[in-house]
This record gives sequence, C-alpha cells and structure tokens, in this order.
Amino acid sequence: MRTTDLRIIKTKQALHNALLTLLIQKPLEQISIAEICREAKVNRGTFYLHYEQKEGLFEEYFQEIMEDLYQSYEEPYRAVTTLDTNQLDPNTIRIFHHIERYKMFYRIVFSKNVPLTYYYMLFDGIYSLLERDITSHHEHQMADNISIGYYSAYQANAIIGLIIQWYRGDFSDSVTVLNQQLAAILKNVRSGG
Amino acid sequence: MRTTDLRIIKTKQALHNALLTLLIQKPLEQISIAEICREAKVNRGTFYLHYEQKEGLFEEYFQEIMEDLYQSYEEPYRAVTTLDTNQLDPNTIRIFHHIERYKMFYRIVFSKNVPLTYYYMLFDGIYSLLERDITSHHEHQMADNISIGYYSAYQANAIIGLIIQWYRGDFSDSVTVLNQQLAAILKNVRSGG
DNA sequence: TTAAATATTGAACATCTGTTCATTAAAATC
DNA sequence: GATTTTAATGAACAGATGTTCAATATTTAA
Repeated sequence: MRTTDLRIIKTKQALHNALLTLLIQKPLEQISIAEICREAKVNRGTFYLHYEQKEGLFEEYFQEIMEDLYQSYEEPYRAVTTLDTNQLDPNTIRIFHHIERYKMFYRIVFSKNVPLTYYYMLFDGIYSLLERDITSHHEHQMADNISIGYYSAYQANAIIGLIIQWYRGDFSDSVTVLNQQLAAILKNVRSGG
Repeated sequence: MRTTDLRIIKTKQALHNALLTLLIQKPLEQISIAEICREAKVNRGTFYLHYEQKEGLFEEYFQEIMEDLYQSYEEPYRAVTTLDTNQLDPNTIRIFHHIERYKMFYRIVFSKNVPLTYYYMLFDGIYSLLERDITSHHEHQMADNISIGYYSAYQANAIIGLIIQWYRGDFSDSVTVLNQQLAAILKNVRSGG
C-alpha cells in the first residue's frame, strides 16, 4: 500500500486551486510562483520541493485534460474511432470536440509566450492515438518505406495545424466546420487536387 | 532618409554578439538578461529600452534565418519551386536543407522550455510560402468549400511535424531521407493508403 | 560648429527566484 | 499511543527582474 503522504496531497491541492483562481484573473506568464504560494498559503520553499517552475504545476492539469482526449477514443461502443486520416470519417474525430470543451485551457496552451512543453504534450497525445490506429488496422498497410514515426508525426501535426488556425480565429468556427474542413482536405488531397 | 540612430545600432549589435557568445556556452533558458548586458557592456536599463525579454533578442536572429528560407524559394532560375504538397516534387523542397543548415539554431527553437513564439515564426513562414503557391497556381484548383487558411495551416504544420520527428532523433537522418519520407507519405495518402 | 534631440547610463527600489538549513508539525508505522 | 519518518515552515542569501529618474554622452539636424 504505497499511498502518497497526505501532506503532499493537501499541498498540491492548495497549489492547484491557487493557480486556477489566479488564471481567471490573469495569464499564466503574469503569475509568479510567489503569488501562487501566497494565494495557496503554502511556503515558497515547499513549492520548490514539488515543482521546478509554475509550468510544472500547469502541466499536472494538462495530464488530466489529456485523459479526456484518450477516453474519447476508448468508448467501447463506438464502432470506428480511428484517427487514421486515410480511413477517416470526420464524425468519428473527437479531437475538435475535445479542444472545444477545453477552449479556455487551450487558449493558454497556444499562446505565444508559453513554453513548447504543452504543445508537445498535445502532439504526443494525438501522435500515440494515431500510431495505435495505424499499427492496429492491419488491413490498411502502407508503403513499407514509410516510417510509422514520420507518418504519425506528419498526420498528428497536420491536425494541430488546423487547431492553430482555429485558435487564431479565437475558436469562432464551430466544431462542425472543423470536421468539414478536415474531411474536405483529406478528400481533396486524395483525389490529387 | 530615415536611418536608425547609430547608438541604437551599436547597442543592438553588442547585445546580439553577447547573446551568440553565451549561446555557445549554455542554453538560452540559462542565460539571464543581466548576464547578456554584462557581456555586451550595455546598461541593463538600455536592454529594456529595446526589448522586453531575452526572447525578443533571439527573435531578431530568427528573422534573418527566415530570410534564408524565403530566399530558397525566390531563386528565379528554379523552374518549379512549389511547396504545394499536391504537386510536390520533393527535390524542389528546400525546407529540410534549410533546417539542416541551421540545425544548431533549430535545436533551440524546438527545445521544450522555449516559448511558442519561434514555432509560430517558422509556421508562419512555411504557411505563407504555401499559401502563395496555392493561390498562384491557378491551374490546380481545390474544392471551393476548403478554406485556404485551414488548408495551408494543415499542410504547413504537417511538414513541421516531420521536422519535429527529425529533431527528436537529433537530426540524425539525412535530408534525403526526409525528402523521401515526405514524398512517400504524399504518394501513400493520395493513393488512398 | 552649435543647438536640439535622443540614447545611454548609474543608481535606486520593490519584488521575484532558487537555494539552504535548522526547527516545527504532521503523517505513517510499530 | 509512542516512535520514527518525512513534509512543511520561516528565515536568510545572492542574484535577477522590471521599472523609474536625473545626469551624461552621443548623434542628428540646422
């Protein structure tokens, strides 16, 4: 029974809450570690016992949000939940819904003064979903000179490209529009333009 | 004749040189503004007269490097220099050469503790080259329900996806491999997998 | 060459960072 | 419940940040 010390849980919770409270008031880059600690009533030294930067704290939230993304694809009753862009029905794509749901959050993730870490977390998330799809759907086999790594990276980041464009329009387009765009792009590309 | 004040030029040059000197010794994140100013023999207050963060200084270098990317596509004697992935001959793609040439630099750009700004600069660069190709090559017309914005963002970021994968393997693959992978992926996608 | 314009400087300030350490408090284990 | 283990605290430190200001130096324009 290897449970985490209660004090650690309490401290982290207090820091999480403090960060959330402050994020409502101002962007992450304007929040200092000292401020978070004051708000959380936690000694500043204690913060450094658990994290190196405020970004580490933010990262813990991201983990939870990534869980939501993964779970979208774990629904057992969903017949086709493939992310593979070669056999993709845009209605099965849950990513844009996921982004929409956590819009507030992704506004931070995509803001320009934030470290690349978060971007990579999203990238890795989509990448691994894609990679799983590609390797599991054996019926669809690729030219064997294509590296699955490069292929997944290409497709994953292409989707994030759409999300960046979406973000830059302040997410004003609907999820449906995004799904349609993706479907149209894939169709267009396949037919050779 | 609206020339910049000589003093400004001198100051910026000193700061540029100082940053370069320090970047050889340690990563950007470990370099402080105070340190740059000491090295450049420039008053710290002066730094803030021109920049907000050390990242702004780094950004100025990036502009120059982006110039190289643009110029690759401006060579007038190159018959087809299209970036349009629908009519792409990988030999005409200069991007991977460009990245290779500035490898040292892009190692910083893609490192995880660096702000997203640089990523966006690269993205915007590729995006605008792509967008220009797509709108200029009229013979190739897309389904008109596709937004050029989304389409360009998709394609531009897909290419960066390859670069991320490349970076993560510490750029150990050759430019040729990257060009081949891109060609293979595009061919594979078009033929419907 | 002189006068006007403006960039740089040094000094100061409150605040933040990252780290250390002995002390205190709380939790886990017996 | 007492004991051991470990987390949290407060205080202190050198250094960094971001800002302001009057004084000075350099450049530009007349």
